[in-house]
Amino acid sequence: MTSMLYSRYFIPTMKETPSDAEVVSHQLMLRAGMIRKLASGIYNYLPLGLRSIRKFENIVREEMNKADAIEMLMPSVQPAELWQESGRWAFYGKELLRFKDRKEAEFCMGPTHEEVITDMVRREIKSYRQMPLNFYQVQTKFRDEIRPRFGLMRGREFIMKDAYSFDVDSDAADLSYEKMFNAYMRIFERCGLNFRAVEADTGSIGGSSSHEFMVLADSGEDAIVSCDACRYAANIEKAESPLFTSSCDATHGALQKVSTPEMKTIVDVAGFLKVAPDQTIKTLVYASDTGEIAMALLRGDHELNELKLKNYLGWDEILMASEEQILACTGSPVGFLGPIGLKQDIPVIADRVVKGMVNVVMGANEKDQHYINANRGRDFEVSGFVDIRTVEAGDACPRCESGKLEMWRGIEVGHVFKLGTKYSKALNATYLDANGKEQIIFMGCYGIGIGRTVAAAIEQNHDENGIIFPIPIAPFQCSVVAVNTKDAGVMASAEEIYLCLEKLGVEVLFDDRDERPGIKFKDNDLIGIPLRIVVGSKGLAEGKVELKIRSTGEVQSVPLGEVAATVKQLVEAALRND
RNA sequence: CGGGAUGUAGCGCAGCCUGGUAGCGCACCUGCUUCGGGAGCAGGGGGUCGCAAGUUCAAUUCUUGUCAUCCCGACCA
Repeated sequence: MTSMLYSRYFIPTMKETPSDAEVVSHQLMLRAGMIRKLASGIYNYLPLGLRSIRKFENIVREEMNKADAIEMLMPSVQPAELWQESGRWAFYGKELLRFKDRKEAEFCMGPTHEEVITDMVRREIKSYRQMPLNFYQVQTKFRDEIRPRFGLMRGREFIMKDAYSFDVDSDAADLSYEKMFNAYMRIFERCGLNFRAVEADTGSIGGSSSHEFMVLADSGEDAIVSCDACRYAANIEKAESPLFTSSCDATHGALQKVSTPEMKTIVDVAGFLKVAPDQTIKTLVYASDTGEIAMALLRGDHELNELKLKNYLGWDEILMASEEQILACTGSPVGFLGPIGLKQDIPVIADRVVKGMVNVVMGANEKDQHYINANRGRDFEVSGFVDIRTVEAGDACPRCESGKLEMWRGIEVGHVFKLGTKYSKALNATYLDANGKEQIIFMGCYGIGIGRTVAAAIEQNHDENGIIFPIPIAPFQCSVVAVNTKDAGVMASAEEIYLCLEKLGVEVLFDDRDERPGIKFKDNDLIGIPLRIVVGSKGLAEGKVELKIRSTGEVQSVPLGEVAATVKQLVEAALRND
């Protein structure tokens, strides 16, 4: 079933864009008849969409198998007990869809499978001799996302490849991690995607370190930076800020309070006092969900990275403090905050850059008042210097001497984590080492969003006429368009080419529909078939057909008898991209 | 969950302000013509106007409620 007659297939294309689809990949997947929405974040995969998804899955399977991962399949319905044991039943929140069976026993739809796989492994793995092990599956996940959006990009039900590695110790686990990392690199390279592997925050999955695989696209939900000189790349949530060296030889001026009526922003204050914004300190107050308060200090022209601050403080949630909270700890309205003369003893976290600043301008904790010539040590103290700044394009690379950071938007299509013993400890997954001593297993977990990757590929490869599929994940590699189905010669030649391609193992869609040529061309462009052979009576008179390459628009006239071989070569060249 | 918006035929939309029982384009069906970039003419089918109350002689239109969907934020493959 690699090839297909268009007239007998099912590709419900749409001429107009549905109004509720915002991003290009969503619009095009709907228009190309790949998906249809059943409910918010829940989609039918129509035949064409499923073909692309299966193609990508198979690439993933091949690379997983090559990396010694073993395929299995776990259920999507999971018992509450396991989640209670790992502690996530309480922590996962509303994203975990829970329900009861007829006996009132509690279950959930699996959003991920650490619990289930670890449970299996702890029952079956007893000896160091059985490791390393890596299990993977391609399976439907359910996460009751707060806001599903963008079609397959952020669905509630979605197909994911997840893999879990089990090793005897941290070093062995690092090797497993590296193997998966390299497999992921190959997977996305094989698909012809423009992507970056970036250092990332581990988020709710936990563990010690992780990398995200980001397909570069303007519509991406994540911001990432990469060095133009070395290999450093990171999610902006995680990206380290380079250390700024400041000259500290300036003599300390006298601290002075000055009136700054209605000057609430750094720009206002700096302009009013005629100083550069980098001579000011920005003061922000944050609160945790449990009511803890902390103050953050940054150079005036810098932006805070909330995640860095949150991780440093160890809070579960971080929120801008309310006006009441701010008034209580500083005695001042927003706009004039500073670390001098606080009403409450709260931690004051300063960005590392603040350390070298002297004679700065900062809020005086009094309406319409700022200080000038404020100096740390003499006028105020901080509880710690921490990197809490959001990096910017053009920043120096934190890893190499010469590089500058470039900024991109990315779609997260894969994520690899070193989990350590987080789950194995909670679920008591242990083995006996060579000395007969019980040890805790080290784990890693590795995910790829299957549907999301297909969507990301479309996001990155399209034009005004529709999708331009990379050959490895195209639903069909080639199409044969018979210009006029009433012309027996045209139909006979087209069919001959179709059968020949099929015999050569090319996945071909034969557009044999009794439609006007314009409709066929538009449909073929829309659904993104990479190669198109057009059989028309004019060309046929000279024994030639037209071969068009979707991505470049290049058109060549090829002798009837040679076109199948030519296509076969093009397809093979594209698939050999490993 | 907070903020914003929208629900009228498969898709895209108009009508609603100023109540009188629904219309346009595309798609679909029939016929003829057409046939290398979403054809033309003629005829035709299809709608509980998201749902429920209320006001009214009368509600797609006004009021209230409710549900659904989409967009902006926190979460994530």
